[in-house]
Amino acid sequence: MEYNFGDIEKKWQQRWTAAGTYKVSNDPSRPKYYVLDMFPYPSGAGLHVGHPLGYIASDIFARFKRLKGFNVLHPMGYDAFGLPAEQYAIDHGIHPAVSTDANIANFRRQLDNIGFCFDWDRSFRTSDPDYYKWTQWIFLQLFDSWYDKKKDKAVPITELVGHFGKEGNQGHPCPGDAGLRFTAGEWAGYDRRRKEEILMEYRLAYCGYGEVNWCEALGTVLANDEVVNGVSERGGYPVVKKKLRQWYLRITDYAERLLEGLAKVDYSDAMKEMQTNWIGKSFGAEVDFAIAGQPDGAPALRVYTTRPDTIFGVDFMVIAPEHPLLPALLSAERRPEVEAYLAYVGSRSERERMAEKKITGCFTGGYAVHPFTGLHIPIWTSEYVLAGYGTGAIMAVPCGDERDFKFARHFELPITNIIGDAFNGEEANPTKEAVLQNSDFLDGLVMKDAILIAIHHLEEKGIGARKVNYRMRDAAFSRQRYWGEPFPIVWRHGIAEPLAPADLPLELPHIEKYGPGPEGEGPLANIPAWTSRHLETNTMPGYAGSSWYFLRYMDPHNDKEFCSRAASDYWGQVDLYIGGTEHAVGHLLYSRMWNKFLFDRGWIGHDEPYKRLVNQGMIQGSSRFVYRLESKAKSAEMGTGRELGSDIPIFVSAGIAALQGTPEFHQLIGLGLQNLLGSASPALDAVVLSPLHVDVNIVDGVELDMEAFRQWRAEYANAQFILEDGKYLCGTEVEKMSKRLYNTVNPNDLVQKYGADTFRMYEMFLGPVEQSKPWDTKGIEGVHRFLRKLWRLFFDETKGAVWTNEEPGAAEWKCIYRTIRKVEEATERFSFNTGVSALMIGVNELTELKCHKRAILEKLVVILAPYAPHVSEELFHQLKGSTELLTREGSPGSVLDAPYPVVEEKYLLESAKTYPIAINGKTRTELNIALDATQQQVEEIVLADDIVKKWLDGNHPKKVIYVKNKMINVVV
RNA sequence: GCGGGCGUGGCGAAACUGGCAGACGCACCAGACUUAGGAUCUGGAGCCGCAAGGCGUGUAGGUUCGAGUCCUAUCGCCCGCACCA
Repeated sequence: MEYNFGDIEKKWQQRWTAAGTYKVSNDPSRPKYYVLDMFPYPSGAGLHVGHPLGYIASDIFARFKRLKGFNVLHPMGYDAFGLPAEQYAIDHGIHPAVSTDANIANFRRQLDNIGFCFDWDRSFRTSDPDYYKWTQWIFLQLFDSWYDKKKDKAVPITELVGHFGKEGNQGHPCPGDAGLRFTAGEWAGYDRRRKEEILMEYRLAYCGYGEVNWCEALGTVLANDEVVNGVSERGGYPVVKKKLRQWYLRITDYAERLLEGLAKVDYSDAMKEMQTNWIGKSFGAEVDFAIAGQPDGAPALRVYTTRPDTIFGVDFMVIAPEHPLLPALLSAERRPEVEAYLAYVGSRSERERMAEKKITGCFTGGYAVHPFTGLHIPIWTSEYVLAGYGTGAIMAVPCGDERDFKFARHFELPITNIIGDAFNGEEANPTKEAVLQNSDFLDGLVMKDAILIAIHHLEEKGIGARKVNYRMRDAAFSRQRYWGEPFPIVWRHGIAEPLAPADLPLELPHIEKYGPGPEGEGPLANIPAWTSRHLETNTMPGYAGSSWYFLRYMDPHNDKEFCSRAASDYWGQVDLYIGGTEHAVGHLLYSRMWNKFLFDRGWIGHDEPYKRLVNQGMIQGSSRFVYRLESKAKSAEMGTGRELGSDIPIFVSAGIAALQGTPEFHQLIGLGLQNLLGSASPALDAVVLSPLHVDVNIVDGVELDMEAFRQWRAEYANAQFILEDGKYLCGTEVEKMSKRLYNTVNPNDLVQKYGADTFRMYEMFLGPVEQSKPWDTKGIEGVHRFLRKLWRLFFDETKGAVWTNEEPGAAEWKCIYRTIRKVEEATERFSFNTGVSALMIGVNELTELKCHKRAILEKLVVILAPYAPHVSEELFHQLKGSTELLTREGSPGSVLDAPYPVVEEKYLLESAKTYPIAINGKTRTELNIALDATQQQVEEIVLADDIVKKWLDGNHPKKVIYVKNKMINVVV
């Protein structure tokens, strides 16, 4: 009987589905384990071998945990709302719902091929009204909440209204407008509209005017993490800053907890670092500088600095071009120049600013008064100071800050040295270790010690205070787009009114046109039925639905709640979350915030959503190149050159191509052309090679299948080749895997040829899951051979089943237990490549022992199950004498319900062994010692030996080291 | 510039807490069965050397009886952030 993977895999996939093998129930009597993959955005591109990597890893782990007796939740769904589907709709006139359906169907078909153990009954897509009903509901709760700094958690907005009625906003400074102060009496006097405006400044989901990232090409606002290097992450279009009315999530209120929470979770250092940087916490002080010539009580210029110790080194001030105080500073004669500068700044895109990094700026004509020296300090404006960070104004200390120094140099401003020899006049020195000079009461102090003293003086004078700053901004939460969750908000007389929960879901209406509304709003503004109800016309961003989906899987069919507390208390945190690093500062931060919010309000019982996060590496493409021979003249005039004196395309093997420019090259080419074209070889110095990507699927390793190549493209039908050793070898390069580069490999093709089990094991065998590595199809044969070798332990081609009921011998027990030990440990620590290797070694050894004993094979099949689920299920049932998969109550059920084999230690012990005894690493003698001897016993035996005694010469050894069953070392 | 990670055969990689470096697999070589082999099976192999032997984990030091593993310096590669005051 042959290993017929095609039949086996099809059979078991059908039976698993029919029997509901992977259905999971919320059963509090059993220990739980939650394994989650970052759910995919169903794009139309189809899978390549890189996509399933994380799913295979999580599948192995989920199966392993189930074998270990856990009730394992392992769901899958779709992140179906978002920009690309809508762009596709605009370009092709296909409704996003339709293309999304098709993409999901295709995606599912590809996944099913590989044999995953997802519980599809719990699946959903974020664009289902049954799902986004709850996304809208959570939004309403965010809208209905504010962050109480005193309680350090989110609470209902009604509590805030209560405070206002009793004590105004005393003790609850407004996060949206730090200067806002009012008493209980004033509050009572405000009209409804004013009250709502104020409350809006406190809400966790709020609507306000703000500087946003506007992408003209996409016609929408983008969040900071969706903008990369000044262009949109999606599509690479230019992004400009624009003031717009937008919805935001007040994620900055959670900055500190998002930071602290990292200590409680198991993420990689790199991931924690990325999130920490994004949050960007810094310690410093805010300092008020009075403005010269202004009356008392006029607003001061407030700056933020992390280095208040350098306050005596301030030579000038710089404010952002957008700074609100700027107009008040302008002197009449400076006004034209400053306005010209502001116009210049306005004309520059974000991208230009980043690319050029030019030093620009303009003196405003105003002066600030130094709080300690009373000196007048010129106030400049420059685009290097960002309006959005700190106070939008800085005190410039050129001797200590690189940018300030360059600015001073460029505009020939004087530089005060407060650090003596530590400043060389050529570049700024940002040290904190230097001793301060020229600094009045700070003279003689080391800078880092002076920081707190300086703050103390500022506080005493009432012109400064310690201040913690975060770089993270509130998250823009609305999009002028169609394909997203509608906001459950009605606008009445400028007041945002939430819909009642009973009115949810607010369904997305069907539309035919995706153009923007009359005033640049989203497409919903074009629908009379929508606007007549005064519904918000923006929709939510792609990350809304993905910010809480891990909770919905716990209770996916609940139509009363987003997830019952009983369900979320049972499943708790995601024990293992697998996905790419690209979500480090987007999805992962947003979902952590939503989870914390739901926790604060008591709807769930855990603060952090993911206990452990593993980032799978990217599988890169290994591209192949052919080198086309062209004449120089042609290639110059046509961009890519064409024929070389005839219309036969000629390709040069990589080894020869590499010699380009050498005499051998000319010789070999000349020879090659002679063979191909007869005597008509052109002038060789007019020859040039252009490398072209060739489809990796018609290359075996690096050797080109020339026949397939001729059929690949009509233009290559009569291609000729200049070979080396009778072969055409291709050049290689590791690049991103992409259809455009012809280096994609389709998992379906490999599953077809080798089976899903081989494919899965090979993906794991490639290397650590976390590591990025280029794909190489060649090696898959080795894994396939392993599975066939395994099969032969059970079946013979002619004789059929070959297992026996004989009792295994010690060697066989030892072999299987050693294998179990290694596979179990490797799987547990997520090292699936070594797990596969351990299985291979085990099968090699059992083959060598000619072991066909049922007792051994039964255990082997179980430890194989996470890695090669189909073949292990088949062999498990063959051994049990059943070819039907019964329900879990019946016997034998699935191999996953078998107990994971327990290692019997006694078989791993050897009797006595002869050890080399070394003195200080040099072998002197050998002794026979029982393997289970204790350290104490070993020492006694070794020290009693005559040769050892002689060498020790009466000295007592420092220690006797018993090295891992290998040698014994006496250190003197 | 700042931060994180990584350097081991021709290649992908093992070596978990310092203890026989290179397991396992690919590619390669030899043999067997074959009309045939780009099928299958068996065996070989880090490098230099006929051999005995020597050299080997980017490079240079250090700690240790013992270092791929720990420490210091240095070179190289990858990733993230980047006018954040």
